[in-house]
Formats: sequence, C-alpha cells, structure tokens
Amino acid sequence: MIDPDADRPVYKQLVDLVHEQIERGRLGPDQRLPAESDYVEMHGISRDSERRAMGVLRAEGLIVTTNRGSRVRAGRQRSVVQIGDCDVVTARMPSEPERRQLGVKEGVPIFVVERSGGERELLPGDRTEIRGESFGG
Amino acid sequence: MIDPDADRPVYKQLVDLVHEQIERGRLGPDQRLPAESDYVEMHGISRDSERRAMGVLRAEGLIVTTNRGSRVRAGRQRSVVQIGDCDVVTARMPSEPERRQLGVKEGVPIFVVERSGGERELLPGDRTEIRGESFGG
DNA sequence: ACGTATTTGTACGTATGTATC
DNA sequence: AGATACATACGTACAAATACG
Repeated sequence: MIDPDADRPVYKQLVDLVHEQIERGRLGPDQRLPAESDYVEMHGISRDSERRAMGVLRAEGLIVTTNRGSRVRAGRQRSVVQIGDCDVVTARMPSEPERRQLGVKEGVPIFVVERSGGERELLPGDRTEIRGESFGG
Repeated sequence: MIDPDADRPVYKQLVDLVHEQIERGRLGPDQRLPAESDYVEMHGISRDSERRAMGVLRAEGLIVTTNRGSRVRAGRQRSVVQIGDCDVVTARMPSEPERRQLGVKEGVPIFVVERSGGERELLPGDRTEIRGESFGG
C-alpha cells in the first residue's frame, strides 16, 4: 500500500512497488504496465506522482514508454565489441540527438570507445558488450 | 527566445538553450545555473516546464542539482580498470540503492564487469575507464 | 475516410515541506 | 529567524499519437 504520510515520497513508493513486481516476475519482459489512470485510481495518488515514478523507471532503463502505454524492457541480444591494449572505454548518457542517431531509448547509456588510433565510436549500451581482445582466439 | 507556439515543446527548447550555453562555454564546469524562478521569469514559462528541462539535463548527466541550485557537472579524474580476454563489460543505469552504494549521482551510468572467474563488479561510470589488459606492460 | 476512445505528453496553477545560507 | 531554492504533490486543461469500429 502507498502511504501518503510515510517518510518516503509517494512517487518513490510506487517506484519500489513496480521494482518488486518486476523482480518477482509479476511483471514480465515486454509486459504492459497499467495505464497512468489505472495507477492513479488504484492507489489514490495524483497523476503527477504517478508520472514521476514512471519517469524514474524510464531513467533506470527498466521500462519503455510510448503513447500507447509502458512496457517492461525486454532483454536484447548484445553484439560483442573487442578492445585492445590501448583502447579506452567510457560510458555516459547520450543527448537526445545522440539517442536518435544510435536508435537507443531513454534510460540507455552509451559506450564511448576511443581506439588507440584516435577514432571514437559511440555504441548503444543495451546492445553492446565490451570484451578484452582475445589473443588466443 | 523560447516560443510557446513553436512545434518543439517549451521544456525541450530550454534544454536546447542550456545545451548551447554549456557547449559554447557560457556555462563552464561547476558553474551555477540560474535558479528555477530565474528561468521562469526570464522566459515567461511555468515552473513545471523549467523543472522538466532540468530533469532532462540531470538525466543526461550534464548538471547536478542540490537544494542550493544546479551546477554544470565538472569532469573528474577517472581510475583505470583493466579487463582480460574473457571478461565482459556492460553498462546500464543504476537503481537508487545502487546509486547510493556506489556514490554516483543521477544521470551517471554504471559499468558491470563480469570477470572470467564469475565475480561481478559494479563501477561508477563517471570515475572509471575500461582498458584492455596490457600484455606488453 | 472518419470519428471516437484510450493513453501519454505538455503546460499551466497552487500549496506545503525541507535544506541551506 | 528570515530568505532562498529545490522537492513533493495535489489540481486542471488541452494536445498529440494510436487503435478501433
């Protein structure tokens, strides 16, 4: 139950609740979440609080929202990128144009690979794994 | 100028504006941004729109907000983590408990390093660089 | 092709709480 | 104590995208 008088803010209580439901499998991959209005009515909270909660879940990369509702983000196949001795990988959140360019959704970080040659690659964080160069095949 | 009748939403126009100011150096690292109320008065927008914009900038990792205002996030020293042949690195956004545990702020992704031995390390994305194991020293 | 229902997006207002200076 | 600034949370209204009959 969500308690408006608790110390923890209402919207964070809803975040916790959805976290639990996803962890326990009550909400599976690709499964549709209740609509904003459903949460509002279910818990007697404002739409504002509900939307904040969904905003957090999006920012964490747990859900994906479209104009037709929110879904639990499904795991995806990752491609493997090898890095060598002198290559450096960092990670950060993309700007909106970068998101569009790479085709990543909100809540997904990107890898920045700086090759020893000086080239710079941006890679989607949810479809990429970084591995050390395998010298032994 | 922010145009409420433009196609682009007011809050995104403000995001663009701050992006530009940071890129052009009008807002430098660690520099204080105007207060919420300043933006509201400057551009004749609602606090709601202003806060959305700041929320986006936080989520992108561009600014850090405290109860005393927002600042441009400053670059930090990064420690280097080596990965070997069979180690795998992924990146994702942390949950709130993970953020606290690692001491990272909103908008900062984390690295997940899975060592060939099976150990799993979580590392702050803004203070870590990943390198391939250097075999030649 | 069109209208309607559903659902999220944007945007305004207001009030109160909390932390910092 | 007072001023400042952000955080939370309620309200309202209309716009835009999508799905359906």
